[in-house]
Amino acid sequence: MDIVYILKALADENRIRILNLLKNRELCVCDIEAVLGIKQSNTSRHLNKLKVAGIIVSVKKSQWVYYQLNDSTFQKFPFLSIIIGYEVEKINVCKDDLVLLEKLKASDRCCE
Amino acid sequence: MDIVYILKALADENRIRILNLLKNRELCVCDIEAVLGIKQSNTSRHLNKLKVAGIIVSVKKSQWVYYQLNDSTFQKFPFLSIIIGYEVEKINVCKDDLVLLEKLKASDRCCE
DNA sequence: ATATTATATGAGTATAATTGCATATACTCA
DNA sequence: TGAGTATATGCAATTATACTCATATAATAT
Repeated sequence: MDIVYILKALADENRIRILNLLKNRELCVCDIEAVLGIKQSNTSRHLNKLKVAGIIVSVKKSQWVYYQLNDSTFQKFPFLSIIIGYEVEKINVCKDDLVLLEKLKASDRCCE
Repeated sequence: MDIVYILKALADENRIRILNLLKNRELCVCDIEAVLGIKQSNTSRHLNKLKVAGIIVSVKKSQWVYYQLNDSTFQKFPFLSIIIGYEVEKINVCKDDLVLLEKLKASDRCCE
């Protein structure tokens, strides 16, 4: 059951927060690490779990690895769009994360 | 995050199979146990996890406890209906389970 | 070349989830 | 009342997950 792996990947607060951040843009590991306030290695492992489940994909650009939502999986499983496009908007932490991400990106402190 | 508890409850093959069986009817523990081929105590615990997450409710009728989907939770989280009403139809085990359940119910071997 | 930055991963630990067995509780029926 | 059935739960074993620290790898910049 593919869907069980997808659900397992979704069933974690940090990973929901990550998918919320990736909703409309691609981000590198250090962006996500900074917003969530978790360790780099932990961030990398969460991203890997989402990637193995097929929910996100990664592209390496010079020293950074950019992660983004995997469109084809979102098309194959419409419930994903409902969770990431609608449910997360109800969650306070996720709203705060988006504000924090804007600040971070504006400040140019991360990546560059 | 309520949604994480719901997703954790969904992220298990046996529990997806259970929700598939409950889609259009209420069932008692022994019905589910028989179709899934798992132990009674295990069945009871899976049902409890779904119940604690608010996905199903239970009603006691004489010696049986009947479980059914919790309509209000399905209304609150529309993605649940997509998973249980549409995604499970693609899963072979789930299709087989429905056939098995019909046979079981026709044979009157389970419960009374 | 060397130092720096970004990312991934091995190893160890802590915590949580799943399962089975045995047993407790509750209800039914003779 | 006593036997049988349905369900829940305490306990123990096993397995899976999440997390941290330290280190490896790869790219960049000086």
